[in-house]
Amino acid sequence: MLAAQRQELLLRRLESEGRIVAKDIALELGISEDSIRRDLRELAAAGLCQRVYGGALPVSPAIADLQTRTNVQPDSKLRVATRAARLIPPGTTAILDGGTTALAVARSLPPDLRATIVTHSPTVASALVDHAGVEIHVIGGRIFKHSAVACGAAAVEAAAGINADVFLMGVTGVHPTAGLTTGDADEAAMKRALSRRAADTYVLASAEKIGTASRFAVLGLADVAGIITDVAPDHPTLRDLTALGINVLTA
Amino acid sequence: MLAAQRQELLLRRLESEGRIVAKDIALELGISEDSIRRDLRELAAAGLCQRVYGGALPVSPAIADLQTRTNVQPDSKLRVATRAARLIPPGTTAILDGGTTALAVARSLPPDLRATIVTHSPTVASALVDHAGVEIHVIGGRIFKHSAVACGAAAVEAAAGINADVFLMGVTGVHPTAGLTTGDADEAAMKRALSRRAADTYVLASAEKIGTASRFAVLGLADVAGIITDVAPDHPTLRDLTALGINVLTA
DNA sequence: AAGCTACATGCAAGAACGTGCAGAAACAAG
DNA sequence: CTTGTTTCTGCACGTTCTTGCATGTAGCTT
Repeated sequence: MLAAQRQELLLRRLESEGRIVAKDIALELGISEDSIRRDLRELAAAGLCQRVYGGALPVSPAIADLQTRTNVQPDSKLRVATRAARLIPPGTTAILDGGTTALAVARSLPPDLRATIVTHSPTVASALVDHAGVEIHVIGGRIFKHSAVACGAAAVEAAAGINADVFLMGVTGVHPTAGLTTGDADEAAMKRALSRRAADTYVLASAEKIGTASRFAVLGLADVAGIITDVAPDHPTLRDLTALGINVLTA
Repeated sequence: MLAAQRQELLLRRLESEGRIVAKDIALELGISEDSIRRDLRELAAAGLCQRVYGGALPVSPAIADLQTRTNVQPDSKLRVATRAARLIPPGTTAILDGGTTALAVARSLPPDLRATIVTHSPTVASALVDHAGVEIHVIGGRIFKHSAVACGAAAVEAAAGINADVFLMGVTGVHPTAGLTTGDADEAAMKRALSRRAADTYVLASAEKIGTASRFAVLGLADVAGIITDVAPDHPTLRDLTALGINVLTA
């Protein structure tokens, strides 16, 4: 078995079972625990898993179910959301992604804002119903349970009719080399489709996303107009990003 | 079981049940109380739970309270919803309308139901995200603020692709001569469009709707398979309806 | 006040860990 | 084909971490 192949297997196993026990996998594959540990260490360094005593878990907050995620670092998300809301001045047509950070953005919008918000997240849409001046447009389709957004062919098709000024995109990982990543292939495709429909795409990257990577690439770092985060500007990953010429907006 | 995973479980349990009894959890997981206590101590140190004698509580007791409060519905709507939920047995493809009664139906569905629910209401869609076995399909379009559902040409077009067993329709008025009515023309058209896509249409008619009429006609009484209500069978309007041969399901 | 339960701490056994090292395998150069 | 280099893998060793138990203390209940 090739090493790369083995790491691939580990990632898939991590996704399907939600955890990896080093001892069990070693036994199952007939190789030493040391190799497994080395692999896990590498994957963790690349931000693709979280190393814990005894094995590994998925990159912490990204895989956990929606409800627990809602409570993860609310402050960080709120700061990012507040900054992001400034990218939607009156009169804007904005596409809002799904996910907890995007939801926080919706809630951060001024109650009297007059704008058009397009979203494929029912949750975001219902959060905006109170905003009398906001025209809401929902992209329909089959709801992908993991992050509660419409994905798939119908949704991509519906998105094709949209033209927006800005797309505020959520991801689960922002990594200097891996770029922007998320946990599902369909979701990644949907984000790309939405990105094409907006003049500018900004990434919502609360603290726990920085320096991590997930399974599926969404876009390269160069493909977005900017990354909104609240980590300190001297964070090593952030330094790498600015060194690459990426526009980083700090909350 | 990995230690990190165990702490995760404790947090989730804390959220869902509102408390943790160290002894019980230890027994349930088959590990010593000491480990549980150690975990709780750590979580408390990280500010993720509140340590109390015998176990732990969520940091803010508001979380558990809020959830129960949100689920409290006026009795009438709840009774209608419970009866309506029985029209969605496992395997059904059902269209769920928007509005508070339809939302109550969504919440009344068994958590383990396996079915396909189509809706043009983001609120209903997000209420169903927790139901792992339910495939959700959202009809997109411009959101009509009054009742927070997708209406208009795009929504009607999207609805055309749907074929369902049953449509649970909300209205604002059920009247023996005026028929089924609602407060907005676009909404009425949307309801008609959805009704055409289902084999049977049932009306959700909580007590305050019976005997009233609104501005725009949706359908005639004869066009629906039945009306679900919780008013007493000897209510005068209900008597008129049954006299007309309308199928009335009493909750 | 008495009895019981939960608690924190210390301790020891075992598990998992990282590191250094050596052999094996893959690869490139001669 | 041979030789040297690099990479990968498994083993050994000392270290660190976790866990259950024992002990003495603190807190709740009656």
